[in-house]
Formats: sequence, structure tokens, C-alpha cells
Amino acid sequence: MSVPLYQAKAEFFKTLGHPARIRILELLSERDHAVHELLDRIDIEPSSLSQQLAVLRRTSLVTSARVGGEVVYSVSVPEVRDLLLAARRILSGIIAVQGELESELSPTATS
Amino acid sequence: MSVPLYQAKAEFFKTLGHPARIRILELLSERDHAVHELLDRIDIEPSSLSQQLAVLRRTSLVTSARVGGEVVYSVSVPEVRDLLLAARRILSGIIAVQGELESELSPTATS
DNA sequence: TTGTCAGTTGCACACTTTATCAAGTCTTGA
DNA sequence: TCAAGACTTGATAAAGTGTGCAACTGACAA
Repeated sequence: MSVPLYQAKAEFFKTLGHPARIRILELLSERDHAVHELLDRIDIEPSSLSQQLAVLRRTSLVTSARVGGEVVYSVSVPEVRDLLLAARRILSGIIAVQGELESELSPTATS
Repeated sequence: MSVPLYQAKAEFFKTLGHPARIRILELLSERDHAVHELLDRIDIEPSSLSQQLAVLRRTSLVTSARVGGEVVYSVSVPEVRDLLLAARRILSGIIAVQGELESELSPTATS
């Protein structure tokens, strides 16, 4: 492979490193959505949404299809859902630890 | 929580979005490493490595401890390994699909 | 045809990240 | 106490990203 794997991985994670893109993937992993439906659920300008969708398309994480007047997006890699779950688990762990540290410093420490 | 979860997730993925940081986490998920050991395995300036380690420290993904003359780093969240594996799986999937698309376009298409 | 809704694209500006160089801290051994 | 190895920090130029506006395309209904 021309691109080392760790670099491809970094690119991949970079793609996920934007709040709107995370939201999009979360919504799409529930079910397919037309762009205007995503627009209803995410607080973002249409042009900005379009750009973020383009980023996800470039990475082949989602695909789009024109259906009459609207464009419908779907996740093309179902495993993305697992990844988001794994991230949530790790994040909860980290947040929990940070909470402990904070309460150790506070006057109402619990242990 | 003050920060919405999807934003925290994006931050988290952003942290992983750098080749050196991926390499670091891969090496550390094998075993703890001193900085100069990482330096031997990753092609990067010491100061740059230090910066990337600082990023990982800020996110609480790794912890450091001074042991005599050296500073030893460890992953603080073992699940990171699962995450990297999940990413590799998704990535292989995507790369495989892209390979198929390419061979469809090439004169030696296999199907 | 024309207006309108649905999306996308092109840009310019602001902001963030990264790489590199120089300088500084800490620790150990001579 | 000094020198050297092991790291970190600060500063800064260069590169990369994100945002919002305006302009543009495609589909459909009046």
C-alpha cells in the first residue's frame, strides 16, 4: 500500500473529528435521511451541512442518491455504529475519571 | 453536561486524527514506553513528539510518570485498543470496496 | 415559463494545527 | 559542580479547516 496504515487511520479519525459529522453519522446510523431532514435536526447552515456531507462522501463513509426532488444519504459502512459506541464507552470512562478527580479536590469529596 | 456528547466525541476523534498520535497509541497499547523508545520507533523530532504526547495527555488518553532519568508513558484507557481495531476493520472494508471500484474501471475487471 | 424548494459549489476571512528551532528543566554520573 | 542525556516549552511561519454569503443547478408544480 502506498499510504501507511497508520496514516490512513489518522485520516479516517480526522474525518470523524467534527461535531456536525458525528451528528450526521449518528442520525444516518438510525435510518437514511434526506438532506432537509438532517437540516431539521442539526443546527447548521445548509451550505455547511453540504460541505460536511461532502467530506463524509469523499471518505466513502456515506453515499447519496437523488430520489425525486430530494437527496437521500445512507451510511455505507454499518460498522460505523460500533465505532461510535466504542467511542462513547471510552469517553464515559474518561469523563467518569475526571469526575472522580474533581470530587477529590472538592470539599465534598466522597471517599 | 455542559458540552454535548457529540461535541465531546468529535474532540475525541480529533485527538486521534494525527499519524504520530496513532503510532504512539499503537505502541503504547503493546506496552509502556519511555519517550526515547518512542523516538526510536517513530520518525519525528523530539519536540514534535513531546507536543503530540501533550495532546494525548490533555485528553487523558495517556499518562506519564518520571522514572529516574526517563519519562514513561502508558495508555490510561485500555479500550483504546478496541477502537483502533474497529477503525482498522472499517478501513479495510472501505479500501476493499475502493479496490473493487477501481478494478471495475480497469480492463482486467474480475466480474 | 416561472417560481420555489432542495442542494451544492465557490470564495474570502478567521481560526487552528503542525513542524521546526532555540532555550530551558530535571536527573544522573564523572 | 559540571556535562550530558532525556524531555518539555515557547515562538513562529506555513499549511489546513471551518463558516457564512452569494450564486448556481435540478426537480416539480402552477
